[in-house]
Amino acid sequence: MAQEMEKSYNPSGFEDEIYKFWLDGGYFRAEPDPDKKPYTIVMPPPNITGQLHIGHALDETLQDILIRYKRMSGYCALWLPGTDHASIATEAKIVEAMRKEGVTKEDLGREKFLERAWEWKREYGGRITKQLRKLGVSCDWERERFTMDEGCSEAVKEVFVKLYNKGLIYRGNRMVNWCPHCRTSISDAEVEYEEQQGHFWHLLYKVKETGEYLEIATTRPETMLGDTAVAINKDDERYAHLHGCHVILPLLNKELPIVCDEHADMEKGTGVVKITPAHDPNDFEVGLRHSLPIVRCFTYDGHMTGAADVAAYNELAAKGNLAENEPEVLDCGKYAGMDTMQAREAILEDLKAIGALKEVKAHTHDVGTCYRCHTNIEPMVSKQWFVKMKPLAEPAIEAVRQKRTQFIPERFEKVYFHWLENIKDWCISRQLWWGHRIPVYYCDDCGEVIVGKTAPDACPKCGGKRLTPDEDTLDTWFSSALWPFSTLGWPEQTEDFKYFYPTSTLVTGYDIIFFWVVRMIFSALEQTGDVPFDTVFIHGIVRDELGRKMSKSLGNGVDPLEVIEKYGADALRFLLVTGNSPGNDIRYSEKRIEACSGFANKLWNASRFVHMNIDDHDVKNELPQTLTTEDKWILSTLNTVSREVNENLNKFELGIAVQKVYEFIWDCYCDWYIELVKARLQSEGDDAQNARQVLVYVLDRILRLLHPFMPYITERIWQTIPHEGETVMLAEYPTYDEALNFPEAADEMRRIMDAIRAVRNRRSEMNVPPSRKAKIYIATKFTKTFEDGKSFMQKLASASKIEVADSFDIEGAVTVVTADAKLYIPLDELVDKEAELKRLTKELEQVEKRLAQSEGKLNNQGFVSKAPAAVVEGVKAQAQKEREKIALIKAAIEAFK
RNA sequence: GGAGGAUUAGCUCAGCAGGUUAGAGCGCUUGCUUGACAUGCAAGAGGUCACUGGUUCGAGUCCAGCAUUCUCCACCA
Repeated sequence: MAQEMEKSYNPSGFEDEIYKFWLDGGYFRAEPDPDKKPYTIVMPPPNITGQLHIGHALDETLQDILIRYKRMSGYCALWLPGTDHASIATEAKIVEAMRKEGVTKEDLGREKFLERAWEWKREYGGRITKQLRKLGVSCDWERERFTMDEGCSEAVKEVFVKLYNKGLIYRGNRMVNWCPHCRTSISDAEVEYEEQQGHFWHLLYKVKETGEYLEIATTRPETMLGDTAVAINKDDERYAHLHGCHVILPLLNKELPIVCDEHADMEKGTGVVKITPAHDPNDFEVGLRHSLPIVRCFTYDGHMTGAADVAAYNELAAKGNLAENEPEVLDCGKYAGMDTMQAREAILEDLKAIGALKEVKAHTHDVGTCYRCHTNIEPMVSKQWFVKMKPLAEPAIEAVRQKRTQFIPERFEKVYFHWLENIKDWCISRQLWWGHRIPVYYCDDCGEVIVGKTAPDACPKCGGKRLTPDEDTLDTWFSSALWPFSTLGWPEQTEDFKYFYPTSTLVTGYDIIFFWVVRMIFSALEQTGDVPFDTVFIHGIVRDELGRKMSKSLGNGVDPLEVIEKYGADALRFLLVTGNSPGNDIRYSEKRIEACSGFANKLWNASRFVHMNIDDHDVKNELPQTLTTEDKWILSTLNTVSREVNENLNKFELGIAVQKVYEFIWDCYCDWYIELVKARLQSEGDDAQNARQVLVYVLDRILRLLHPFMPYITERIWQTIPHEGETVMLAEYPTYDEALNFPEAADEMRRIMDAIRAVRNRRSEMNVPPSRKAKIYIATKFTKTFEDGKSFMQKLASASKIEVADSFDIEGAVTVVTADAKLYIPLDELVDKEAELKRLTKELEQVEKRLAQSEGKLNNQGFVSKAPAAVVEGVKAQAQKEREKIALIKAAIEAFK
């Protein structure tokens, strides 16, 4: 790797090279090491169809910071990467691509389709992981997994069979969310609600027994063909006389019972509800309670059923294959074959013609849509596989209550509990081809259901050889739910599994708590008897400059690869972690990324300065025997920062940690320390050499502290300075060291820095250019400190000459007062006596005001007796300083008069 | 209907085991070709920490309420 540093910071010129250096060195590799503690993160697997977007960048950056930090802190740190087959999303993409070629799934057949899908996976599956590398992610690529690889598939089958044998997986006709576009069922979590403009259509159903008309409001009139009852509330006096009566369903002229059910809300609408058990979740429940027929009038691709559908049903019935709750199928006659929207229009027209449509009212409501294609969900009764959730949810709730897994920030626990406490059974079968096939076979002869990891040779019940495998695949989240342990070799008790499991931290966005986090926790508890991770670290989403979600339709997405190209991965990473607190969203802005890049540039140039001073000398990366005050100050400050950064990182306060590193580098190291030692560096002998060593030593620690956040630039610079070891990645992360704590020296330095700042301030107010040097007289009780600091005052406070004494008797000079000294700057021709007096008086007032505050506290009996001693002492010392300063200012005012 | 977040400088956001004078970046003003960096240096202006109460010796920080706003969940015949 290059040992020189180019004049300007150009990240695109070295980031790829450094990534290759890390890979070649095998530094990302984690092997179980009994002498170390494990720290494990499993990467949330991105979809194989996906392209890297800014959300991934945030997620991966946070993980990489944690894993690099832990690795440098002596842990055996494993970050396990992988990708997700994303059944529904991938299948949709492939079908779409095929559609452009004029080919359908059915044309191709299952086997050929899957071949094509695997091809797709080979082509695109690597794309996203290549893109991830650009970010500098230090995951163990040798352990890369895929949710449909052999091991993960084995785990899926294992879990399915175990849950089935335990009675926690069952098959049945239930109400599910059906996506007519994807032509598959989806789980409750996959339904997204969108506000849509709709109508209430008020229909009139005639009561057979009394001849009166019941007014019934509906938002989906096309479902009326599937009505099998009308419900009223038993306490509703308006309809008490109708108990046991019937209505005549318009258009079909079918007689339907009037039932009493709590679902009918007297407060809502007319209090009468039409019941369509096949196409509404609530109505389905009502149907079950009253043993109503279930009549299906929609096909699974969103059209009205017809004669052919009825024939198919009859065929099934003839075979005796009708299951519990199997919906009857209606021949919708003139409406058959229409899509539901066409049918709605036609039915409304016909209802209107017979006077059964009373009125129409506009109505906005939230409608469930498919989270993938945003087609309106059609609730349908359908035969699917389900996971019984109650028995799995309870231990998952308990584990988090006991803090066996902790949420950061904690508030997301509530979301978690609320979801699990109200959970319904999980529909896991999908009418898709790309995915884990459900490990179930049906005997063609006796109908026996055979569940097993491998295909049986014959039916264990009747010995029949004709067996049909289940056509369906599993919800993609079924396999990702096992990710923390399936990737470590489970169900085998591998070395990896024993060492790295349970994992340590799961990093993810709040948007997939339901999809993923919840399911991992209950699956892990059930399968491994342990929680899958100690901590769930939740982050927000990245929004655009205006605070909007980034989306394709808005075209406001930021391509992380373009940002990396332009500013470097380090700048992007820095942007994503700075000023970010757990669980909160962040905004991307061009201005901010420029500032981040500017910081990298600053570090680059400071390092170049160090090089200018060490390259012709033999400089060791260790502290010299003799340390000056400024050395002790920077070391002491570094020491404090190191301690705090560790504390913050351990509390997942990454934004605060990086802010402290930033401030130390820019404000302490660059703006002060480098300036302070410039003079020494110009001198000859030990003094200069010592300065070089401290300069290098501190830079080395800076690079280590910053490395998890900005891995590339820190490695690039670290390689050019004297160091031990192969890579900064494996250098020890700085921690607090009592031997480097120099409180007295730090105080001395602060006194001088205060004085320098005060002089600069005064000069600036008076518009004196730095080139105009002036003599400074320093009256102080810290004479030694200021004697020692003379050279700093000269250089940084534009002093031509300095004199230090207990006091001076000077008239007509500009006066500057700090807590520790009074400084006179004789700038005779610039001194405006009036202005000086005014300024001093103003300052006096300010300090007196503050003293009054301090004294107020000290005179407050409650404060003195109840506040901690240290706080009281602090205020006392403060008050004393203020008194001294007041005395100094008063003296200065006197001198002017 | 339920839950949660946000509300701090012109803008974007940090801060909060409650404790000297509330911070940063950007923007703004003034002065600097300071031997690493003009992607810079120095100095400065700018804030009753949404509002009302409460707890406390002491409250951006804790509690209650209220307003505005965003998000999630549920429901909607």
